[in-house]
Amino acid sequence: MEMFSVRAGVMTGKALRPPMREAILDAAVTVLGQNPGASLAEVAARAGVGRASLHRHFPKRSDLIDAVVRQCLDETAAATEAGVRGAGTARETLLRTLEAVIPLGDRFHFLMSVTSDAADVTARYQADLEWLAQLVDRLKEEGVIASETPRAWVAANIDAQIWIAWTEVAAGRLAPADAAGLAFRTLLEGLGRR
Amino acid sequence: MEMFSVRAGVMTGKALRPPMREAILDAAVTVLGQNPGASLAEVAARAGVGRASLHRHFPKRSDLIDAVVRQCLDETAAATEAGVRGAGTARETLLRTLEAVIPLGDRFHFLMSVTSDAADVTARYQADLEWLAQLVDRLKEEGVIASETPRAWVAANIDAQIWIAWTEVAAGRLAPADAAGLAFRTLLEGLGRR
DNA sequence: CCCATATGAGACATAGGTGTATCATGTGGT
DNA sequence: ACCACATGATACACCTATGTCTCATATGGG
Repeated sequence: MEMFSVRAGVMTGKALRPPMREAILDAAVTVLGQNPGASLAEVAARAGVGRASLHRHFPKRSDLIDAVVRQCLDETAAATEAGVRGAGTARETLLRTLEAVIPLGDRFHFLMSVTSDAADVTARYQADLEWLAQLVDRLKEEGVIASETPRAWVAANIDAQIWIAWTEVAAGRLAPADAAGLAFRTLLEGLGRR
Repeated sequence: MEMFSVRAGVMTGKALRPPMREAILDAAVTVLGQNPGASLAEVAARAGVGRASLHRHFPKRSDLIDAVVRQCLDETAAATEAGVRGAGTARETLLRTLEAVIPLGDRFHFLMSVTSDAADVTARYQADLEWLAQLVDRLKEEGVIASETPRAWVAANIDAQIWIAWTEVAAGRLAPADAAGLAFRTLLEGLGRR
C-alpha cells in the first residue's frame, strides 16, 4: 500500500532508499489523514523510523504538520498546473484537472482536515482557492455552467467529486481509469438518466 | 447560535431551562463536530457547565460520544422517517428526505467524523445504510438514475450534497429554503447547463 | 582502517487531558 | 424553615503524548 516517491538516485546507479524525510512525510499523510489526532509514535512506526529520529527532522509536531501541508500543496499545485498547461476550453481543463488531482485524493483530504497557521501556507491556500474560482468563472463564460449558480456551490461540488472519486478508487469499488470520467459526468450532468 | 431542543416543560406551565444533559449533548455536537479531539473542558465550557457535572452525566468520554451518536441517529432517523412516510415516487421521497436532513447537517457530519464501537450504534448505522441502499434501488427502478451507476457512487453523492448544502446554509451563502432544491437538482442534473 | 555522521533505543522531565473525590453553595419541594 | 439533591469549584492521582537528552551502533567516505 505504501508508495515511495523516488526523486533521488539519479547520479548513482544504486537503488537508493528514499531519504528518511520523505518516508516520514509519506507516513504522516497516511496516518494523520486517517486520524488527525494520531501520535507521533504512530507516524514514526508507519515510516519505519525511531521516534527520536522523527524529532531530529521535525523538532515540533507543528513543524511536521507544516511540512506535510507544504508538500501536499506542492503536489496538488504541480498536478493542477499540469492540467492547466495544455490550452483548451475550460471544460477540457476541468477534466484534465480531475484526472490529475483525483490520484492525489489523500493529499487533498489531508489539506482539508488539518489546519496550519503558518503564514505562507495560508497564503498558498488562498491562491489555490483563487485559481479554482477563476476556473469556475471560465466555465460560466463558456456556458458550461449556468452563471446563476453560486461560485461557492460549484467549488464545493468539485471538491466533493474529487474526494468521492478518490475514496471509491481507494476502496477498490472503482477502476482508477474510470474515476475522472465518472466524476466529470456526475459533476456536469448529475446522476439522473439522460 | 445555540439551539435548545425543548422536550420537557409539558406538565408545568413554567418555562423550563433545558436539562443539563441536553445542553451538554448540543455543545458536544458543535464542539466535537468541529474538532473531534477537543477536550471535555471545552465541551463543558460551551455548554455553560462545570467539567465535574459533565462527568456526573457521562462518566467516561466514550459515554458522551455514544450518547451524542445515539441522539444524532435518533434525529436523523426521525427526519428520514418523516421523508419516507408520505407515499410517492422515489424521486419525491428523495426530495423530501433532503429537505428534512439538510437542516441536520451538523448531526450528519458528526456521525461521519466520529466512530463509536458500541454494538447498538453500529447496528443502527448499518440499518441507515441499508435504508439508503433501498432508496437508491427504487430510484433506479423508476428510471430516475441509470441502473449501471454503482450504488456506492450514488450514496456517496447523496451524502456529499447533504453536507455541501448544510455547509453553504451555515455559512450564510445559501437561503435555507433554497438548499434542498439546489441539492436535488445538482444531484440529478449536475451543474451543467441544460 | 578510521572517523564523521546519522540512527535507534531508552531514560527523563514536562504538559495536558481524564477520571475521582471532596466541599461549599444554591435551589426546589415539603 | 428544613431538607434532599444537584451543581460548581477545587484538589488529586493517573495516563498519554511531547520534547530533550544520552549512548551504543552502523554506515559511508576519506
